[in-house]
Amino acid sequence: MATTSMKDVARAAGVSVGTVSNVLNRPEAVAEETRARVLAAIGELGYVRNDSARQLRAGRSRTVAVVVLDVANPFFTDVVRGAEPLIETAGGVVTVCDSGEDVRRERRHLEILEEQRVLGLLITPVDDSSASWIERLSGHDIPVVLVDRGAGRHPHCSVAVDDVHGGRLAARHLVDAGHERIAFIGGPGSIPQVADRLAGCREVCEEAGTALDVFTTAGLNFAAGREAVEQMLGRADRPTAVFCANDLVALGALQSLTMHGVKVPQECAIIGYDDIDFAAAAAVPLSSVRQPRAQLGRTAAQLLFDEIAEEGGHTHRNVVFQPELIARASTAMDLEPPL
Amino acid sequence: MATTSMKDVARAAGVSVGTVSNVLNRPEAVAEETRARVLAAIGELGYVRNDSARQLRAGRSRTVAVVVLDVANPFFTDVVRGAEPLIETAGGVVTVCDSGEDVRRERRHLEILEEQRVLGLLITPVDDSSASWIERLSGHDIPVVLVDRGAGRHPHCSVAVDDVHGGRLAARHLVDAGHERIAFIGGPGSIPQVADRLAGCREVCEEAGTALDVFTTAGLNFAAGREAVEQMLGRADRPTAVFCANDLVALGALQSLTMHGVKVPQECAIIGYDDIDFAAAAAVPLSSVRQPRAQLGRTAAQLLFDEIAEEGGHTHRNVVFQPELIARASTAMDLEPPL
DNA sequence: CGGTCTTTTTGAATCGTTTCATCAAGGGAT
DNA sequence: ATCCCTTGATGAAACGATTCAAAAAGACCG
Repeated sequence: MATTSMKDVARAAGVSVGTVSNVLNRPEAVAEETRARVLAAIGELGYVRNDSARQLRAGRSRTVAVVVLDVANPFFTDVVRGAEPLIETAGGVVTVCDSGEDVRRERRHLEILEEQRVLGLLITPVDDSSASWIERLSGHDIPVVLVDRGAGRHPHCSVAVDDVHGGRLAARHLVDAGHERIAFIGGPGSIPQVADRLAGCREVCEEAGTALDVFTTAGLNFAAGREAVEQMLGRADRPTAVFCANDLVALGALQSLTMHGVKVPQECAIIGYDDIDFAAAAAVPLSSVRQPRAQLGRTAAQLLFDEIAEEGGHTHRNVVFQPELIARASTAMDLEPPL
Repeated sequence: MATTSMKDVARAAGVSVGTVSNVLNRPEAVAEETRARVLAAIGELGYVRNDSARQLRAGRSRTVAVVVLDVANPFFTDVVRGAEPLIETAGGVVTVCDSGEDVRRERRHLEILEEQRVLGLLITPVDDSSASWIERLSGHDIPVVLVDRGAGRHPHCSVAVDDVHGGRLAARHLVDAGHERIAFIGGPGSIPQVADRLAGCREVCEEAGTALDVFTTAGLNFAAGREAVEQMLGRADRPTAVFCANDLVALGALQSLTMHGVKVPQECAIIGYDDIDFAAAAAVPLSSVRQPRAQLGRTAAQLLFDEIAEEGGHTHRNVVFQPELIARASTAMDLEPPL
């Protein structure tokens, strides 16, 4: 009784296993009456297809894996939500893997996914050290699309947002508001998104002659933002505005500032990145640099299936979206800083 | 070149496939020198185990599936985070499935998971209509642990929080603060958590003679909270306090109230449920009923592996945690309502 | 009734591992 | 030299589905 297989169904229905298989996969090829009999037997026995066997035969699974930096970050769940519909209508199954910004966890996932012979991979790599591993997968005929990250000279499709430009937007916004000392909070610097956003920010600051203090964090979450602010508040020459590498960090920073009685935006302005839904609902509605989250996911899935369909002669495409500045209360300058 | 199999490795190393298998699974049983030769061949050829074949042979996969109501809800990501370490140290692989509070999606996931012969299932069912499906899985030897939901008379292990009591805590808190008309926002009512929280709330209100308006929503998210408030604000006899079925709804409600110029908590108090990290960082720090999120996950995983280990004579356990009231500014009554 | 098509069904081969009963090769001990 | 043990390696039999050439069964025509 352990598990009933096709053989059992075949016996019960008085047909061969080949016929049972046909009923399941090409029902039009089997006679009405036989089909009914087989289906009845299936119901009777509570038969359930064994996916491992199917996959073994097929050589590929129908799973599309999405490897993200942090599932708890709404940015990524929105990206996944964007990708899901397309994958599912194509008959695929989505599995989400969380690397937690940890290269070792990421690698473990990649190993497993390769063993599973996944249909395709959407990944936001932790940093450049993953490149060779990813290369390996695509070398083994598993199409890979980089998400939220340009392909650079890597041979993959990619969807990304121009993060350098995003960094510029944020910095320009703060500089225009008259801030003369800005803090950047985010890290680790090995994460390309962080590096790019900082680069754009730095570019604008240098051009405008604005001082820039960089607080490097160990991760991109709530706690990181809080800790960085603790550190910042100890400083003598305190910045009057903070640009955080993402909204989670910004929300943590905001919370910490508020707790220490620092008024936002009057005494310290904050701007985040991603524009997740929580940004608008924060203690002080958070200014942010918006990324087209769902569209990133949707496009990534699209590119993946294009690559799968085109088989041989496929030319990789690299789609880049432009971010958009969303100004809210956390950087509102109509309220003059108290002096 | 398509895929290199054990056979290829065996040939390259001049041994039999059985030996290659042993190198991978019981390395101590193969001679030093042979092992080295095989490993070299594996590296040479870039051989990767085929998980489908392994599973087919083993009859089970090593995947533990977690089916949640909403991956974008930090409550659930925290539960998953709590469960992961234990599963992974046990050699398992975690896959998260999002039912999106939709019975059809949930069922699709269950079908696929059954075909995949997953090792076990942690699930927060959408509603009671899933019972028979879940029964089916455990009838097919797939252990199931219900999460955030008592097993009732169902034959499963479960970890849950006493939601009726949680509802009481929230309502009592509001009643004690002197509110005489309370709104409950949440839905659909078919979700057991919603029903329980409302039941507890109703119990307290009736006892205290407090009026209770129920606003039933279609889901438990941001938008639901916003819409319910729109509706509520149109009412003549407007409640002075709102109990939301979870924090996402509460944050939506808070945002909408603020947008309409209603002061929280002076003109309308709000309390949520779950105490996700964002609650404390909200526009007005949100009072909430805290659930031990990570512990729910950890315990669920524990129960699952207990059940797997105990094989035959296993008696199901039903663990119930008590929720805890966390009072913050959104229900602070030291500020008298303006009149 | 034989012959030609078409529609259904069959059965065996195959996918890549794991497992296990055998077999081979040494190494003592007698 | 013989026999018994231990240690390693082998090869074939599963696991459960899919696929495809070939057989069987009808249908139709002359």
